[in-house]
Amino acid sequence: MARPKNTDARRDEIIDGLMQVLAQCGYAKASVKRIAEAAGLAPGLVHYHFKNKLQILLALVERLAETTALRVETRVEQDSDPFAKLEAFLSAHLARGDDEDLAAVACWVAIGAEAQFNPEVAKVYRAALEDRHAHLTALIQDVIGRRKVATARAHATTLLAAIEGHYQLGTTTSLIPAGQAEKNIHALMRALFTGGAVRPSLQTSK
Amino acid sequence: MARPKNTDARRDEIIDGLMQVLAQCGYAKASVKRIAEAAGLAPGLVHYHFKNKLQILLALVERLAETTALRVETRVEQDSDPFAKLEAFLSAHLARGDDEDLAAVACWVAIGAEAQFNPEVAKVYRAALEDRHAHLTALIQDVIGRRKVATARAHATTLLAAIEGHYQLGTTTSLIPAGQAEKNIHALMRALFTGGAVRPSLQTSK
Amino acid sequence: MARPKNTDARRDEIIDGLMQVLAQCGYAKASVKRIAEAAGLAPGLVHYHFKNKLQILLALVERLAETTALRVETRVEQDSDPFAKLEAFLSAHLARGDDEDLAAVACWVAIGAEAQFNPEVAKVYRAALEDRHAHLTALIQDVIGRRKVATARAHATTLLAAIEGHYQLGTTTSLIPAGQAEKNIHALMRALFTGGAVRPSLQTSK
Amino acid sequence: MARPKNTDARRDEIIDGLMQVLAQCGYAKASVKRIAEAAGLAPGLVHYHFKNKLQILLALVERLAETTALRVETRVEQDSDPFAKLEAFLSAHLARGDDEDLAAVACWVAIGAEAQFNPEVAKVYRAALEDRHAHLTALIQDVIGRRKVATARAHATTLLAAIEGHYQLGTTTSLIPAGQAEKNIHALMRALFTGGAVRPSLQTSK
DNA sequence: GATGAATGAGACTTCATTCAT
DNA sequence: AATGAATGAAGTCTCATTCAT
Repeated sequence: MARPKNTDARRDEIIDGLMQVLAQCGYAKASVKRIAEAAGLAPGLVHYHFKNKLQILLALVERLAETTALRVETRVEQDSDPFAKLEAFLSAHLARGDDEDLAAVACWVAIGAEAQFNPEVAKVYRAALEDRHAHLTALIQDVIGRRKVATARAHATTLLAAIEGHYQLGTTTSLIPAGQAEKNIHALMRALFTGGAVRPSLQTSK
Repeated sequence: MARPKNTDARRDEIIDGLMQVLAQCGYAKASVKRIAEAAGLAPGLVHYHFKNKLQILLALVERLAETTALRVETRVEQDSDPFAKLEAFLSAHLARGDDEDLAAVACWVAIGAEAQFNPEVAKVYRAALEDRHAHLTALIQDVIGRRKVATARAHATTLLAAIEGHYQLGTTTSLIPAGQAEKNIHALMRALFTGGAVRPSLQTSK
Repeated sequence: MARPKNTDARRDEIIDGLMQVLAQCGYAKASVKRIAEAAGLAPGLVHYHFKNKLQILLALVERLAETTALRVETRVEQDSDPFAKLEAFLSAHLARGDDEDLAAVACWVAIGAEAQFNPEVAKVYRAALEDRHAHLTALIQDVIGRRKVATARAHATTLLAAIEGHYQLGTTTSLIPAGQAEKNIHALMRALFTGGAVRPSLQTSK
Repeated sequence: MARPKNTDARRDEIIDGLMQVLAQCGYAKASVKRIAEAAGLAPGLVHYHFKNKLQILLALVERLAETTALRVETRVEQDSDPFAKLEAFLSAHLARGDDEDLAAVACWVAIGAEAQFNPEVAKVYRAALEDRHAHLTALIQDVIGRRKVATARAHATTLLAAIEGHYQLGTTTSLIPAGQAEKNIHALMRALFTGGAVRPSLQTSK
């Protein structure tokens, strides 16, 4: 009798649409019209499922955060050695498989940019990063000792910053050829936690 | 009788205006009217001195790049020890003195965001980063040896990424209290180049 | 097997919904969605029972007119003295009992506003007022004499205008504290029909 | 050299435009496009001179209030007798000369409607009415005695309400033929202040 | 050089109405 | 009868850019 609800599916489609457009054009150019087009929907429908454009972005942030957290969790669980867990955490953030991963990174950078000036985006972006930071801190503590909270947090910050920095440079410059980000971060990690002088894998491209 | 030309001064004022607005609102909200207001000029005048809005941004990128390069150069020259020079380079990028420095960082992050999707901005942004990268690579080579080109470049990339990442996290999260960025980067540097296990200065804030 | 018809009940619910929304937001903001919400129904159902939004408003006007007419009739009948009947008529329009009365007045004012520019609303609004005017004229004639038709109509107009004016000022200004409207109109009536100088009940609030 | 300002003139034109459209279509249908058309301007220009549509309405309210206050003042001053002053006040509100007067009344009614649900409009509308009320109260006190503050205020309210009611009925019904409003209100006034039974001028129309 | 008005495109959003289920 | 999704038009507002003065 009654028409079955399809809101969740539509919302997902719209978020997908934003993800595509965001990765390609950035938030400023991500007009509702374009998002609807990318999702294959009528423009008016977008506002039936989302109160406004911002809500789509917030939903996307949460989706990305969850997806990443899930991926990280899956990989980290597969190792039992604390150091290996740490490596798994970092790899989960940097190993880029397919185009969707690339789009996700581009989106994440764009979201970080939007967070700089939009308080609501900032809120969820910060929350996601702080979760990540807390997780990373815990993993580091497992390596360097539970007592070293402050050190662990400082290292976590450094690593997160390095990751975000590689995202940024990776999407906008040619300083980071494919695969180099992961190598750099792992080298950085080894330097921080094994105390040995580091010799990162060679970087050949410009 | 011709009035004295003041084009350069006006251009500078306009660039200043953009810098203020950009640091506060981001590029999307940096309307010409707002820029003119911040510069204390009439809106129409902006397009007399710049072909379009984008040109102001490009000019700002160059100014920021030059200012930074100059500051770096000044500080690096004051040391003669290669390691100290390296430290000076990094400090020059992270030590935040006054509000203007903070605004400059906010602008730089905003510019990086814009570079993600605007090819012309990307071009100058990349050029600035590649200059910086080349400079940093050279300084690293002075520390680890001229032959180790690839290693030096990889380390340079890692450090630059960590710097940009600290900018990003610093402007959008509370993960990096004042002064922590510099400490983290120096600790990172020492880990990379002295081979000792690193104990960064304690980070107390959330 | 046919389901039992409940069209009339549904229509009433929808009219109730409009009444609530109209009293609170006015007709311009009374979207079908909001009306349906207030009525606890699905938006699509509204157009099943009403051809369009306007028809709901027209139905509401008639309901309010009928309700008022009924209330007036009931009260007027309870008195036998012509002057008392007149008083009853006026009281029936001004004595505000509960919240529903207040909402009804707010609606009536909003309807008057809509009638100014919407011919169909104007038609039913006018019809309601002319009925009221005719009734009032008759009651006045019972007081001042059957022959004085023109005088009676002029007084009726004056009284109706004063009533509508008190509605208007009451809903939008603080010039009319609770209870004052009735006192004013009764004083006005006495002045018109008893020829004595009038001393209305004191008005204390601003 | 510099372009001369014409903001005041343009603002007036836009307010004129709104006045025309408001009198004809009401506020809900008074789109910016229509207002601009009525004013003979490009739509975009409206927002150059007014922050938003509401500000035009607020400006119109103030203009109408000022115009009326001025007209009233002018007429009231011409008489020295307190009773005559009172008559002048009322006539100034009801005597409708030309089309512009009619438009002004239609606008005023529309504004009253808008004031019912828009707090900002309500504010200026109330202020205008309270000024009018204060003025009228003072004039009444000159007739019935300075001491009778409360009585004077109650009468003032009654008269203002009757005036607004005549506006309302006049714009939406055919109960008030031309000239009748003034007659009714004057009859009402005489009834209130001279104590004599009132025989208003005959009302012939339906 | 400088001012401020003017233009028109395009953004976000709301909404009455229709329709598939 | 009833539900809720879908559509497309229309509205308000912002803005880069142009232009008369």
